[in-house]
Amino acid sequence: MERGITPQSPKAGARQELLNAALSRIREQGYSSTSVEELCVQAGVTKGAFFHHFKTKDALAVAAANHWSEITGAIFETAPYHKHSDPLDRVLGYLDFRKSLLKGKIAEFTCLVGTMVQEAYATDPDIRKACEASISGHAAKVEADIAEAMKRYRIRAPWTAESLALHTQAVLQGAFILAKAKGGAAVAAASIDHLHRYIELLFPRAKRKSKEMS
Amino acid sequence: MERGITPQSPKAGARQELLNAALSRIREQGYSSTSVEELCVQAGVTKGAFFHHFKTKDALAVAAANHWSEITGAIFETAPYHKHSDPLDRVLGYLDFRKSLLKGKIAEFTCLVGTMVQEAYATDPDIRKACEASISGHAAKVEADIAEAMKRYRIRAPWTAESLALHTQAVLQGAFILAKAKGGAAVAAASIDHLHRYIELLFPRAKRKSKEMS
DNA sequence: GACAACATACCGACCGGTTGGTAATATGCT
DNA sequence: AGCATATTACCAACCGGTCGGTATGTTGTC
Repeated sequence: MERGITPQSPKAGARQELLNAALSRIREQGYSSTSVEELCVQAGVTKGAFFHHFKTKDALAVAAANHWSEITGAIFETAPYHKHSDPLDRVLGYLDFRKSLLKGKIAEFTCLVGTMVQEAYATDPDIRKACEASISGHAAKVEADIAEAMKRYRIRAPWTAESLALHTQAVLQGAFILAKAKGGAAVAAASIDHLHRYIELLFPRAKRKSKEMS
Repeated sequence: MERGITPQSPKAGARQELLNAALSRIREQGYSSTSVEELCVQAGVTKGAFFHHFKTKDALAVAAANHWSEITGAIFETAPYHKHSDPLDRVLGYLDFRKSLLKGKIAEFTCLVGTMVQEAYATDPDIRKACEASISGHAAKVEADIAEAMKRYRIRAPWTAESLALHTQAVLQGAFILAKAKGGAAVAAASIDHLHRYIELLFPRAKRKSKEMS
């Protein structure tokens, strides 16, 4: 048959299917309680295919973390908040965007690497590094806007753009944990609101019509 | 032998030993990659003892979460920050105290229930509830001081004492994740500093000698 | 002698990983 | 261009070990 009927799936290649399966399963039930076989079933491939593409289960975790960086990188690069000319508006817009992502099932908006690093930080250095790279790489993009805003608003502060950018990530990661504990996204949204308010307080600017913020 | 030489351990009872083992092992490597046998070895008991005291592994997780609530409850109840008469000083002192706890190995200062809930929120309702109770119970104590401070400083705000208390927990949980990812406590301390600064900004009071804060 | 608190021995299921193969595709040679 | 040769991508069957859990003791205490 010459490229006849597709056998069973949209066929994006076994490797991609496995990576996508890893994203959804690990975000729902964690890394170590997700078995290789389970991933293969969801991806519609066999165990042989799995170990053809990934040397070990841990190697898949590293690849999944990198895959996650690429996917999230693409989402945030094309997000609308970048159109603001004021860097502070971009930072605040970033938070609004993060808040707008808090929809659907919990596993669909929480962070893969934040989940994985908790299980792997002490036992698997490679996974830990891949997770750190993902978080730090993302924070660095936020940091650029924060640094620009500090310059624009002539902020002289005991904190750095880097530390504030990492703080935004800490709040988000913590918000996800609270959402998981409470079984809903509302508490996460409230925490992002607090972070939003904090940053507005750090960057005082000419009073706009801000009777009261959300 | 009539209570002769102690066979192998300080003997605080198998149940307590297992609970303590759960605290240290789960905080280091997560819940599902911690096996029952591993817990038994660390506790110095056999598997028979384990299943005598806990019906299932999940039941131990619930008991461990409750045990965690008791231990941390005792630590914070006797902490020095309660001696402040000003409720705002108690809230700020709480954060200083949390920051002072950031010493030693990562597994020794991070949160058991925050770690566990990530692996169990979607698959084990009982564990999730026990973790939520632990976090919410702790947050409620912070909330009481925040509410009192709001009254004292006549804060009229779009946020509630509850949401701010939960936000403090989100920041702490997120700080732990960042610490795990980066392999050090420094980033967590920096995040607590940001939270400290936020709360000071929310509660403006007569200028004290605050040239610059840490 | 009843009962709690353990220990010993064991089970079936499932785990990550290996083996030995096949079909399709890319590559080198003439 | 045409054919042999690697190489890649994948599959089915299987392996030794470990998993959570159980069945059946033994021991000390009231």
